[in-house]
Amino acid sequence: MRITDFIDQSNSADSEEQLIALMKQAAGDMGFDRFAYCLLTHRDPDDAERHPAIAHNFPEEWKDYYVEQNYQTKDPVVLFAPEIEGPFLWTTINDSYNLDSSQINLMNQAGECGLRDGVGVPLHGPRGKVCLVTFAAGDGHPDPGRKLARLDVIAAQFHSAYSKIRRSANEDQAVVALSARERECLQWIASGKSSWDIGVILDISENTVNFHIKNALHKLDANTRTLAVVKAIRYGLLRL
Amino acid sequence: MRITDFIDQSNSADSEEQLIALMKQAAGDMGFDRFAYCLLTHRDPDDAERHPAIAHNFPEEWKDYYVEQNYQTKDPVVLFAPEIEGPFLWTTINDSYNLDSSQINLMNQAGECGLRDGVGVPLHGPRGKVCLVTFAAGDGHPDPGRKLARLDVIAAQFHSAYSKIRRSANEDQAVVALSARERECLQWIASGKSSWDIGVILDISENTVNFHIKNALHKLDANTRTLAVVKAIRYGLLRL
DNA sequence: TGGCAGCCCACCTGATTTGATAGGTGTATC
DNA sequence: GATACACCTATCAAATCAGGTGGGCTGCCA
Repeated sequence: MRITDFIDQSNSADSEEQLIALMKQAAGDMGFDRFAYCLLTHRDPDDAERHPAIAHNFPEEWKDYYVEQNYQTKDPVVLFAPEIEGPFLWTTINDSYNLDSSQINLMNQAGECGLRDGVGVPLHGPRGKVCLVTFAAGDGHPDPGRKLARLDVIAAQFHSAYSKIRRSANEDQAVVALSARERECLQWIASGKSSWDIGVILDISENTVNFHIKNALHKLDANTRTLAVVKAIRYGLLRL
Repeated sequence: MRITDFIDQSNSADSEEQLIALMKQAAGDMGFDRFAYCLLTHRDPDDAERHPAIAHNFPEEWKDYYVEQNYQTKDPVVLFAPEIEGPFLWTTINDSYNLDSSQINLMNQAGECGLRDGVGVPLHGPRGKVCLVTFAAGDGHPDPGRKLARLDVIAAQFHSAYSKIRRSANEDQAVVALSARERECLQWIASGKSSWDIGVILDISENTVNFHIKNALHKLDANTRTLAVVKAIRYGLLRL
């Protein structure tokens, strides 16, 4: 299957099943019989436990074991993907980061389950959103490094096509609505300004600044200005 | 030029000039005679003024005027791209957001300079990094919306190939090096913990916690814990 | 017209942070 | 053996923040 065909066919696919079948074939043609597509960033941390992968054709027994062991919180591929731009080999992570024994154990277990040589492709979105496409070869792969650029294209295209299909069901709406003043105050706090400073900047009293900030803290369910700022950034309400 | 050819040739390109020429051709084949490639997030805010675009074939007079008017801080395409996932039509922004009169004026001026119908493709990276590829058609484009998916692939591939070429010259190194304790304390602060809390969590005295935090504030040139956290996130030293 | 929301201001108390200073350990590097 | 740095501890005063209360103003919508 040529890349152009994959692009065109995935763009015109109109069901998840169709798209996953296409992906399976495209990955297989590149020498990778396994792939998984995951969302790594979740509004609700519990989501990560419930849905480790959006779509995959990994061995079911590995997936079940993975969830049971809560491996999402330990898997080096998952942990380091958000820091990385562009496709990477699993072995690169092994070499570049200090893995602890349980992580090495995890990678070995994956290898035994038919996930030997692998490639990860992180896909970054706005507001820190990160998805990960993982390709793996059960019996090992002769030269996965040579395929990185193509896997990158395939992963990005899959992600894009999948998002298009899921767009309707997928609401990216902010959970919280801040008023203009609240947002403004938080933005200045994020720049290191004190309430008094902000009062001068916005030409309102320090008391009023505190009032707005307190309301923002409530809305964001934060006990600290810092946490409020972090949450607001996470929700896309503030510029980083 | 077929997409597959663009992918293969851009992957094997080994100079910026070569890559830009390829891009020019690929964009032209899609009916867009202009393109620009910009980095929207800068460590140093002054960088944005000095280098509005990394590579482009926009009219020089428009570029000069753009810089002179400091349009980077006003251009709706630039302002909204970081919030958006996937390619978008300029006109979509016009419809979806409330543009003020100066922004509408900007878009009209661009149109007069031979940048009528346009498409923006935001490319998100780790730590909030955002690049933007813009395609524009001087004499208008019959149906830019039908090209979005292909422009997405081309932009992503260009970005990837360009990054590969620039990798050596391009240092993504952290400006600041935090010690393990400092990073740890900041991460807990970002979770809304107080110094006392952190002391309990890390099993060290509250005084020590304050000591580490103060050092972190100095290193990050921050007068506030909040600003320190924001900067650390911006530098990729903390998880959002 | 009343309810609701955003915005503005004030007062209060206790908790927390900032910023300085001053001492100790261990480890790695030259 | 000196130097540097991470790491730990401590004290202190001034500034700031968190959390609560109260009130008044506007504009919107049912």
